[in-house]
Amino acid sequence: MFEARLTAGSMLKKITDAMKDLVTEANFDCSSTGISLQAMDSSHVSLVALLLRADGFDHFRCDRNLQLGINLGSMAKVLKCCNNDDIVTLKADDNADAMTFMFENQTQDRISDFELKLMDIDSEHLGIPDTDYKAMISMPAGEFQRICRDLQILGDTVTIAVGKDGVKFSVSGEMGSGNMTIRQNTSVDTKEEEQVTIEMEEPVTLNFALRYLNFFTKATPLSGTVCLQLSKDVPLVVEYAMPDLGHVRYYLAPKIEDEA
Amino acid sequence: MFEARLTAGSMLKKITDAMKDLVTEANFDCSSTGISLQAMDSSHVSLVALLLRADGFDHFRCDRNLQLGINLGSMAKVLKCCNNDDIVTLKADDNADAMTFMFENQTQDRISDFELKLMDIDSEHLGIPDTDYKAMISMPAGEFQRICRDLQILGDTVTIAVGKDGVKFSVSGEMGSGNMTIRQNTSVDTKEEEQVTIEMEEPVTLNFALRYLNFFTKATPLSGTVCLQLSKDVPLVVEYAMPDLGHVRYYLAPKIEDEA
DNA sequence: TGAAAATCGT
DNA sequence: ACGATTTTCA
Repeated sequence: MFEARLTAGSMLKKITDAMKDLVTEANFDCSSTGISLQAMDSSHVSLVALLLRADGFDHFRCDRNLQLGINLGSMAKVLKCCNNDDIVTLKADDNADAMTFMFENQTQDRISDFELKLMDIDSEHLGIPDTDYKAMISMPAGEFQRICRDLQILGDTVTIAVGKDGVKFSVSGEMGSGNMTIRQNTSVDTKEEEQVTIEMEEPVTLNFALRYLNFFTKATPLSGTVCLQLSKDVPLVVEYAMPDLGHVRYYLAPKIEDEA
Repeated sequence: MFEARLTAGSMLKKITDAMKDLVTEANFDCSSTGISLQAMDSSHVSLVALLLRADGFDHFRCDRNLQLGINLGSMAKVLKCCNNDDIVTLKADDNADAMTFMFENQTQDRISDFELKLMDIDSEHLGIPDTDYKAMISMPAGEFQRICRDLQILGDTVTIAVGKDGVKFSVSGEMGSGNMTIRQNTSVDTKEEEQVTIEMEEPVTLNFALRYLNFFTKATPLSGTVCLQLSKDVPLVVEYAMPDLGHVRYYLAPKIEDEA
């Protein structure tokens, strides 16, 4: 059987909200080492990968590997019934046809449990090649969200250019054009949550569809910091790390067109 | 060339928001003394006049007079990308086909710039006659906004009656009728932002379309105080002063009908 | 007074 | 699903 207990129940809500707009249903792959999920969005353009490590849970048991196919929209709805400070326990019997969500409040004088029917979902477990990215940017997740939202005003495609003087996000459209540049700022008086770090082996300039980036930034509540990794001609990686628990990663291939 | 730097970038947002619902596009007339704008609303009923004095900016340079035609909706969208504590710089080359908006945060590790295409707009620079108004009312801007919003529930036309015992805003419609009266209150214990001042040469009673007054009150965030000036048979003036910077003024002709 | 949350409307 | 608005809380 599978049983996983997470004191920070609100994390599970945020994780589900971070994926449900991109992917309607997906397999939660449970093993003794934890839970992982990989799925392409419905238009097969981007990919989301979730990892929750067993030791990140307050209790974790998984006797044999299980593939739990879940409708993420339904899961998000069920998790709406979970208070933010509730303790969540996920359960599934081997060969079960449902996953159980149990919510307990801190004092454990209120317990709810919900069952979601499992579904058979074609798993398209794509091997994601380990890439040596030429540029890695770490920045406040909220700032990245704001950039992607704001630039969408002017156009559909953003050009991300990493150079030695910073990262430039550019867009152009009928109304006009826009550029937002951020620089590394790791001076002593920079608050940790405002830090920008840029590691660059060589300059990289790529185009991406803002529509998908704006799906990715639904994960902003998961983490104060987002990490972008880029290399020429390979998908961008957008990672939201959850300290001591795992991460949500998104992959998006660059647009080929040089001009928008 | 033209270049104007304003530390209080949020003011520019508020100014644009104060006009964009009334006027879709307008010419910013830039000269060495500052920026001015005059435009009638799309139905040619009311008029808005903006004045920003050169010395209200932190830096102002305008080598030759420029008329920059801008779509105010686009401008408002671009200014959404400006954080409230950002520093804004406006720029245009002589004969430019675009105006540049540059936003810097306080620490200047984040810089954005946006270009908006300029447009040719018929300028209908109306001479506004200097009128000796018979009544002038200064009151909290928020209170005026509330009056105009609330009275609209009951009808379309407000009667503003300035008499020696105060100002009465009246409306009547199918549902019923309403009156709101404010009196001068300049006693010692009145906070400045709640002060009401009424200067009256002779009593004035005029009718106005609430629809337009409610457009005007979009300027409420610009100033704590609004100033109304009225005389028989001439347009009402609604002025929001921005200390040390300039003002936004609205003009609205009275309705002729005596009864709504 | 401002910011956050919830709700509404497109 | 998103933005805008409104309402509420701090």
